[in-house]
Amino acid sequence: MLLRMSTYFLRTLRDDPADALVPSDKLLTRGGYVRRVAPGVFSWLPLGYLTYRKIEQIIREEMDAAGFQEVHFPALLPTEPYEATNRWTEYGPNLFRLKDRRGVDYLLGPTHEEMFTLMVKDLYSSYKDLPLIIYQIQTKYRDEARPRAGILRGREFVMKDAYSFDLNQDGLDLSYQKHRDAYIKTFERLDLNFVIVSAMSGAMGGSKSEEFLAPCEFGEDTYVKCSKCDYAANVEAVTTPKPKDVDFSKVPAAHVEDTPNTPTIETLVDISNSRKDLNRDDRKWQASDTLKNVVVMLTGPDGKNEPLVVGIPGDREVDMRRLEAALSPATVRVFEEIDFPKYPALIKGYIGPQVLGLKSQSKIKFLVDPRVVTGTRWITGSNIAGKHVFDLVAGRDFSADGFIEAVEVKQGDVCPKCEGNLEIARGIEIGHIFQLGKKYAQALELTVLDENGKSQVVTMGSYGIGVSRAVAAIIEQNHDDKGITWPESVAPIDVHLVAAGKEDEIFSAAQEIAQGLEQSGISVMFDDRKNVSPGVKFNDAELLGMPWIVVVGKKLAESKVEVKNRKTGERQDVEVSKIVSHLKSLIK
RNA sequence: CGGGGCGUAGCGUAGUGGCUAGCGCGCCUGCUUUGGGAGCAGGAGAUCGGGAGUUCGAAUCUCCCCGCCCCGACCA
Repeated sequence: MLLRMSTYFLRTLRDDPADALVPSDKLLTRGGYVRRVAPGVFSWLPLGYLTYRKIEQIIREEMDAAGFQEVHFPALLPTEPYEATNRWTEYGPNLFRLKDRRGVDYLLGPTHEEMFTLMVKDLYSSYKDLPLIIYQIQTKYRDEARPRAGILRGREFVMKDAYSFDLNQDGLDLSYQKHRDAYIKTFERLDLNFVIVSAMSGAMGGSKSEEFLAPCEFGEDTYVKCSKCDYAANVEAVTTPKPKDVDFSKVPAAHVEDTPNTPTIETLVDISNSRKDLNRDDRKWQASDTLKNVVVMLTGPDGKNEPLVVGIPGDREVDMRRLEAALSPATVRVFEEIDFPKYPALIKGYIGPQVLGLKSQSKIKFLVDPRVVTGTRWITGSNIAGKHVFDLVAGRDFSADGFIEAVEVKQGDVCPKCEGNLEIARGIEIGHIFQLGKKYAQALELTVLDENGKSQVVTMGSYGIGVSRAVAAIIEQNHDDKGITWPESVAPIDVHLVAAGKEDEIFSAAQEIAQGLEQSGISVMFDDRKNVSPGVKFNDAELLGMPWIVVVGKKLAESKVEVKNRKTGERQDVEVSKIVSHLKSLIK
């Protein structure tokens, strides 16, 4: 392929667009790869589309190599399948909905579990047909509340989604593993740094789920990594190791005390340590000795509201994402002022565990952080305004309805697998693999006859790669202050050839080199613009980011051209007669 | 949906009540220039996001609407 910049439909921008924040968005726009047309909706320009297709093709090749079969579903879908799985309702405002001329509802597919399931149901009915893995590369639509970061999070985006169909869990495990292996190969070929983290299966249901995250400060997912072992997990899926029960035989009986002017945990701890009668004999009170009882309102899938109190150590905050993930499919909202009168047991600011729990009179569900084990000793609300209770012991003075992971994960927290400490980092979700189980097959009655002639519900997995997102993720990991630095494996073009100078000899020599490269299968972006100064051409070459920049200029007098590695900046002069074979050896 | 910021030419911006809305990049014409975003001269391009109001006078003040960006909520 030989592209000529003099006629290529491309315009680079000197300045960063004012609205762009993340490097990939800035560089894709400045480099003339994409244009934003609406919030979270983008057009690909020729160079951008070339890049996009290159990446899509790598993904496709790896899927095909793994033995998966490509299909293609429409993006415009009828509602019935989504009503059958209740997602027409569950998806809420995130679903793009539209009506046809007769007023019949349609939707733009946010994901295609239903369609794949129905397709298999249509064609297959025997266990002998399984296992089956099919995939597509399709545009998805999600009406995100807040699209951001350019094509990293769009409302229209391209996803490779695959689905596996097996007779039983063993088969599913195998299909899952096949995807895991294929994804590792794919992301390695895309030259992406990535980590595989445990994830919550969330609303998708099912048992096992892992995410492939590309570490990046602008990533939306927060994950932890153990400093000692191989444990890695999305923060939503981090489990807190439960400490051993504590001996409480020497803890005095619980006592209620006046604690005026203690609006914060800090002031409460201060008073507890400054008043001699409240001191503990072994050490000072700390924020982590207070039990903070946070109320939230849950809305179940059936639409019913129900309060929930979560008891957590006072030195921690509730992480709403983790809480919601733990409670899924129920949704969580903050407990508001107007909710309190309906639950007189809850005294704002002084909620204590004594009145909580499904077995208590209030019947308000009470879950605690795993650190609140039997024998732990707390300062907490007394359910009377202005008073707190001291030396309240878990298992002696109160008991919860269970444990919940609701607290924010902190740098240095203990690893659940070993004794190491957790490190926190951010990443871009570039892939996600799920064991769905039977949720969709059951809802849509996808069954096959087993060898005994008995009807069995098929078990499924679903597996996604963000194709358009991968383009941006690669740039996030491969750029410098001058522009993109494409890895060779994904670069849209191999060589950026600059004719630097005005002399005809330079242009004709460059022209010859361009054709020579093209003939040996090396793709070229040839900057053949006349009346454009060399500085502009060099800057454009660096902005666009092709792995090799070849400059035909003043060294042509010595029959030499300059070859520059975009990423490392290394330069080398090469004889004109050898340039094609030289690049051939570099690029192979 | 809550909080914050912003909307002036293709892009980046100046302009806080007063004359014809200014500048840089880009674009067009001509001449010069060609190894790190060239110079000179001439030119095109803006209903100042929209509407209503206040005022002798509004890009500028007020109200409503629309849109964008950021944080949070939300996110198979």
